[in-house]
Order: sequence, then C-alpha cells, then structure tokens
Amino acid sequence: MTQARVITPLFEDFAKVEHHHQLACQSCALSRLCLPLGLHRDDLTKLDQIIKRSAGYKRHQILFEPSSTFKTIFVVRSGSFKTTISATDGREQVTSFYFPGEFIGMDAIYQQRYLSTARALEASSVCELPYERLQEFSATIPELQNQLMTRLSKELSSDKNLLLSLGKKTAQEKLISFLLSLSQRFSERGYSSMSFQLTMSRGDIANHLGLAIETVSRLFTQLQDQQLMSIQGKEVTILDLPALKHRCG
Amino acid sequence: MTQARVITPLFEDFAKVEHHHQLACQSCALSRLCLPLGLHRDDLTKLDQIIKRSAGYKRHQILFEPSSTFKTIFVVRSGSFKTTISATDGREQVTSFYFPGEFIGMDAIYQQRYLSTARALEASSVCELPYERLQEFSATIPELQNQLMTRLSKELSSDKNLLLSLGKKTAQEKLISFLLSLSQRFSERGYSSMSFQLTMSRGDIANHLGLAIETVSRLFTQLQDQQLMSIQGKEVTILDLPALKHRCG
DNA sequence: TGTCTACATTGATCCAGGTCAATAAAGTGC
DNA sequence: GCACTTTATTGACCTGGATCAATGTAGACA
Repeated sequence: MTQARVITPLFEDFAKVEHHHQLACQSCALSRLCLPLGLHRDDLTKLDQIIKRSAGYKRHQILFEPSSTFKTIFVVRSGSFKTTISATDGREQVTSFYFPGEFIGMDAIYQQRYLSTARALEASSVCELPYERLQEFSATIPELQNQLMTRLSKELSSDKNLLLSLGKKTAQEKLISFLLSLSQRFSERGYSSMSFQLTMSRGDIANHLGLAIETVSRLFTQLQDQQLMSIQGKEVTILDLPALKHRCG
Repeated sequence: MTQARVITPLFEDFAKVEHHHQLACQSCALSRLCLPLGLHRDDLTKLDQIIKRSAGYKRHQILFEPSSTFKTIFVVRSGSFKTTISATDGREQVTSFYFPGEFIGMDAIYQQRYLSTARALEASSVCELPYERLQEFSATIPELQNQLMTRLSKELSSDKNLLLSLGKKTAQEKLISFLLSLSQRFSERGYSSMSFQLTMSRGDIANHLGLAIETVSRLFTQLQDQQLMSIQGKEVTILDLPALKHRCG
C-alpha cells in the first residue's frame, strides 16, 4: 500500500514540482535518464530553447498516429505511453511501452512519417524535440549526436529481445521476461524493483506478448499459486526473484 | 532458369568487378544503396580512407558474436548474412537477414557490444566502418550523421513490422509477408521482384518467423497448389502478386 | 560415381494456448 | 448510493501449428 502511493501516476511528484511546464532541462528531475545525459551545461542551455514542454495527455489520448506529420521526437516527462502498429485489416500489435525519460517516435526518422500510433496509458506529459533542429544541433554537439544514436540502438536492442520472446518463448517465459524488464526500468527510475504498479491493461500486456488476455490472467494466478509473485489488480510484488529469473529463459 | 543464373551468389557480378577489394566507394556499384548515398564527393573521399574492405566470408562463417569486441559496423558488399540472438538456455531467434548495402551490428552501439551473432549465408564480403571514426566524421559531415540515423530507424521499422508478424499473423501470412519483403529488397537491388533465389535454409526462415520447419515446408507446397507462387528448391517465382498481397494482412 | 551428410518433404498424432461463455470486480458518471 | 460500462477471472472446449517419425533429395568430397 505504501509503495503504491508514490507511483500513481508515474513521476507524479516531478509533475507537481513543475508549476508551469517550461521547467528547464537543467533543473528537471529526469535529466539523469533523459537527453541531457552527458551534455555540457552550455549545450544544454542551447538545447533548452528548442525543446517544447507540451500540455498533458489524458488516458487513452493519442500522441501521434501514422497520419500525423512527423516533426518531433517525444520524450516522456511523466506517466506512460504505448505504441501500436496496425495490419491492413485492423489487427494491432502493441510494440512498446514508454516510461519517463524514454524516446517515442524514432522509427519515423526513416521515411519521415510515424509508423505507429502512440497513446497515453494514464495522465501523462511529454517534451517535444523538433527533429530538424535536433539534427542541426547535433552537428555542433557531438555528444548529442551520440546520445541520439545510442537511444535508437537501445530501442533496437529491446525490440530484438522482444523478437526472441515472441518467437521462441513459452507464454510463462514471455510474461516473466516482460515483468522483469518492467521491474528493471522502474528501478532505473528510482522506484522499487520488487513492487510496482502496472499502468497498462491485461489486454495491452497480452497483445504485446502475442497472447490471449485469458492466458495472461491465468498465468498471473499461476505465478501467485507458485509463490513467485503476488498480483492484486495493477499491483505486482516480486516474491522470488531468483526463481523468476531462472524461468524466463 | 535464366533468372537464376544472375543471382548466385548475390551480387556476384560486383564481386568480380573488384579485382582487389580496395575498390573506392565512388566506383562501387552499390553506392546508390549504401552509405555514400547523398554524400558529397569530397566527403566520400575522406570516408573512403577509413573504410576497410575485408576479405570474404565463407558460408556459415561468423562475422561477429557477442564475445567479439565492438569496433565496427559492417556493410554487406556481396552475398548475405543472418543475425541470431540467444536465450540463456541456447534457444536462438533469427532476428534479421542482410543483403548488399545493408548495415549489420547497429544494435551494438548501445552498450558497445554486439547483442547478436552474425553468420554468412553464402560466400560473402563486407566493408567495415570503424564506429569511432564514423562518429568523428559525422561531426563535420551532417549528411553522414543523417544517413546513420536513417539506417538505424529503418532497421527499427522493419523490426516493428516483424513484431506484428510474429505477434498477430497466421503461419501463412507470416511466410507471405516475409517473401514479399524479400521480393521488395531484391527489386531495390536491381533484380527481379518476381523470381529470386532464397539464400537461407527452410530452417532459417522457420526460425525467423517463429514456425517449425515442417510448417514452412507444408506452406510452400500449399502456396504452389493454390497457384500463388512456384518454389523449386531455393528458387521462388511469384505467380499471383495481388492475391499474395491480399493474403499477407 | 558412389557415399555421406545436411536439408526438405509428407504423414500421423498431440498439446499449448486460443476461443467461447459465464461471472465477477472495479471504475465512472449521475 | 445506484446503474452502467469496462476490465479481469475462471471454466469448458477446440484448433493451428508443433512434435515425432519416416522417407526423399541434393550438395560435398573422396
């Protein structure tokens, strides 16, 4: 119960600190996870001019979709998002979830149009990085260019790991891998890695992992029965981390 | 039969033109698909200095693996490669196939170590782009930086599409999507999009699509029976493109 | 030219996880 | 607080594609 309070919604505390949303990168609590990482103070000041802190997004609100014109890469400031990609017949695949400090929309650089649709999972806010300006700046700030490449490469890495999950893992292994990767990301953001709130629905998780909702639900009960973790609604508590790590492949 | 001759191995003709393998980018037949795209002539000359044209790789030979130290990004010059990622217990997922002009190893930028293992599918050759030098050069050649980001983003896009395939498509849809994407890539390289040689085994295709070899084999027979395409060994001929497009989701 | 070995096809059987259906919680708005 | 809607759980049953098994085919190399 006490853990739950601090993480609903994610980074709520940071959002509150920002009385208006033009808080400079220098004083942003996220800077250690975000674009500013490794940038010099003066470079950051320059960058600060072009970054637009957007108003908040409500649960389910669309951040962008394939029909939107591509101008910016988004960074999650608070809350969380999901991206989905659609087949021609309307079937959708949830490709990623995004938490504070993570970049959304990088797959649009090639072809200069968003490939996917991004939706807020809860009340959330973002910073907008105008891509063209970012490119100009990268020419004079090598560390910025490095930062962008690293982010792209990081997303590539996690997609490849997801490919391994979807292609080769059992339903239980998929779910455990997913939960452990969430745990890892929460811990990087200063939250408990052992107890956290899911911001996405069972449906989103199932879809992301190529499973049916019912399978996810059954696996949750099964993991509880095996004393590996406890799940009450959206709250996940990891009980036996070594056993879980052992079971995720 | 006539089509088959020109594509075994892929870009064989280019390989022959290069009597030694220090052919400059400017005179390389691939330049239109490769890094040089959009670069100024003088920039290309500079870049040429740092690109190492490596000796050939034999079928099944390893280009890199996770234990290799990351220093370079590879560009396929001739032939083709596959990359695989491994679970802790040894299960492998074929994450991508790479053809001439395509970049291998970009997922290593984050963490500075290769995530996957790359193997030649046939007698092949590559150019090596030392990553650190590439970074230095990007600072002064904005178009190079743009080129790299675009390549990363392109790989991201194709991985997301594969996620859709693995997560939401039926076996037949997966296979058709895969074959059509190959067809597209062959056509970009100046080959027939209607008739081409598979350079990978049934096992590689099955693994890549999260299927069993037997399923792939059965689907091939089924696609032939339905007069949608003809498959004799490694040679694929597309007979009814509209019908195939309709069936791939 | 024949022998090996790896790769591919085809058939029979099985099962992990999907689908369908009913019920139960948990939000959400009035 | 109550109605309504969305989300989650649980059970019964079914199926697409995996697995097992046998056979066929094609390179590789002596």
